[in-house]
Amino acid sequence: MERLTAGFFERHSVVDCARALIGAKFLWNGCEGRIVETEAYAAEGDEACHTFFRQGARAFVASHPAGTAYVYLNYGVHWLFNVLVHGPQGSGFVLLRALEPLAGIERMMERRGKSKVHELCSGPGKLTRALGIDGDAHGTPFLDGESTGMVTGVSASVVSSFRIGISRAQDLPWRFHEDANIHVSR
DNA sequence: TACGTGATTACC
DNA sequence: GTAATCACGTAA
Repeated sequence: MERLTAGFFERHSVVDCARALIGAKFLWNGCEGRIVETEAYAAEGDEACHTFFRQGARAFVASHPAGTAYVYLNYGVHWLFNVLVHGPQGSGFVLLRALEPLAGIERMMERRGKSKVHELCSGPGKLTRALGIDGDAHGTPFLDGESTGMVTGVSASVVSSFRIGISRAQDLPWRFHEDANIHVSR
């Protein structure tokens, strides 16, 4: 097990990063979770990516290094957490969609107001709430943080499927999750 | 199945 | 200025 660095998000494509992160650990200020679900968004050629319809997202990609957190408010309610990728085939984002809670579970329960472990981080908006992530994390190099980052890990079996909750580019099988894991979303 | 909620964008 | 859209979660 070793800490992931920006280099990881430069050596692999966005899709490869999304797949490879399944099984890795996500550390955030005392809380820890195993990544069990992700999605890839490509900055070029992917109509579902923010870069396709948001100037601010394009500016963000152009002005930040790989490994930077891209955090935004969705539906006016939910913060969603992404990692910026500058891969060999182009840039993009990996969206963290679900975690298997490993540490700081009491704190997650407080923030979520739920007591079942599989309901704490089983969705992109749920996991940010559980870990206390909000807009302050946007633009930060969290991989290098003292109490934030990612650590390599393995997954028994990774399944790919279509991305959830989007209206464009629904044909790309860029959602990845660990098979038969109760902590994946919906 | 319905809807809150607010940032961002396009277009007056 | 207005209106549409939106990588969701919850209650019902």
